[in-house]
Amino acid sequence: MALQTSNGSTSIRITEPLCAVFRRQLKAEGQKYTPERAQVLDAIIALDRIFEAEQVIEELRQRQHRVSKATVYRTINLLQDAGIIQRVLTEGDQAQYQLAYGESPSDTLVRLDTREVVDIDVPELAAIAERVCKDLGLRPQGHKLQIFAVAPNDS
Amino acid sequence: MALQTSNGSTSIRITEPLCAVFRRQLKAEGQKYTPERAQVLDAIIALDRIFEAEQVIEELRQRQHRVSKATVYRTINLLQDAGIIQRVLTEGDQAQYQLAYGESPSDTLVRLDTREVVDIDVPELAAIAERVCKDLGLRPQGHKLQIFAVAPNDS
DNA sequence: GTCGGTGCAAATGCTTTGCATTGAT
DNA sequence: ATCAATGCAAAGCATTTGCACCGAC
Repeated sequence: MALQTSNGSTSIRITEPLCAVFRRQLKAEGQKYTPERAQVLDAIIALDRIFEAEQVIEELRQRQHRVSKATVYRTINLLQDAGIIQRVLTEGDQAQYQLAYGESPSDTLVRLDTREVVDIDVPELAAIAERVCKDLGLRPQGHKLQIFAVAPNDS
Repeated sequence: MALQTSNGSTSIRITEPLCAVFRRQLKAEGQKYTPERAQVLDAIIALDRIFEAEQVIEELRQRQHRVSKATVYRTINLLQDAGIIQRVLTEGDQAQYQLAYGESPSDTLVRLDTREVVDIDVPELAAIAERVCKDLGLRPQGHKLQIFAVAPNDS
């Protein structure tokens, strides 16, 4: 499960399933919650990690769900618009995303060995960002932190 | 100038020009330091910010240097291998790079309006990364912070 | 019956590569 | 002379798009 907190403080409340959120957001835009879109979201939730479009397509294949590549890409963009997933910063060539709904998605810990991603809470970062901007006479517009780590017993 | 230090401690020494570094690294691999490669590196140094391949090509055009697109891409890869530039984490579609030789390029401020990038120093981040990893029983492997900002008078 | 959605295939845009030519030691 | 580098054009690859068909209200 992607949702989790650190240091005991429960900063996340699960109020409703993501599919309900997605349906509501689509309705708000006059768009439809189709079976294909539901299947894409389900596949993404099942992946439960940073994912690329190709992995979603593969997951759908394994589930015997016939969703075209084009629809997967289109749905990924819709999910982004809805704030349910978001692109993560990457060095690679392909876009990567993670579930983001309901959390402050700016700070994550990435396990280089397993590719797992954990959202972390770094309360001091907002202040740091503001301080840095102030020093430079700029207006802060957010930040992204990725901390990289591996299992302690590796090589 | 991209090289900079913070809080008084000189962690970076400029021992030799980057072109000399490049030449040495190429020699070590049995490769050649050609005029085209020198021009690409010069253009990158002149850009002095996070750059995309297309910007290098444009800079070379303005300098009336005839270097083919293919050579620019090939040279960018060589510079990466040599550790002189490195890819930065991005949300965009195109690869972006920055000069990396001799610095720890992990913390940057990105101006969303001008795309300028400033290396910043956030000394507390190392401790934060270690604390977070410790909480999760993992071994830290570095971090990347990007702070986003715009001019204060915007909209 | 009107819209939006889907699938397919074609288009797009960044990047890489094959190949003939060129250049340096 | 040899061996690698260059430039060009073509190929590759992830992603987007045009279009005809389909399905839901």
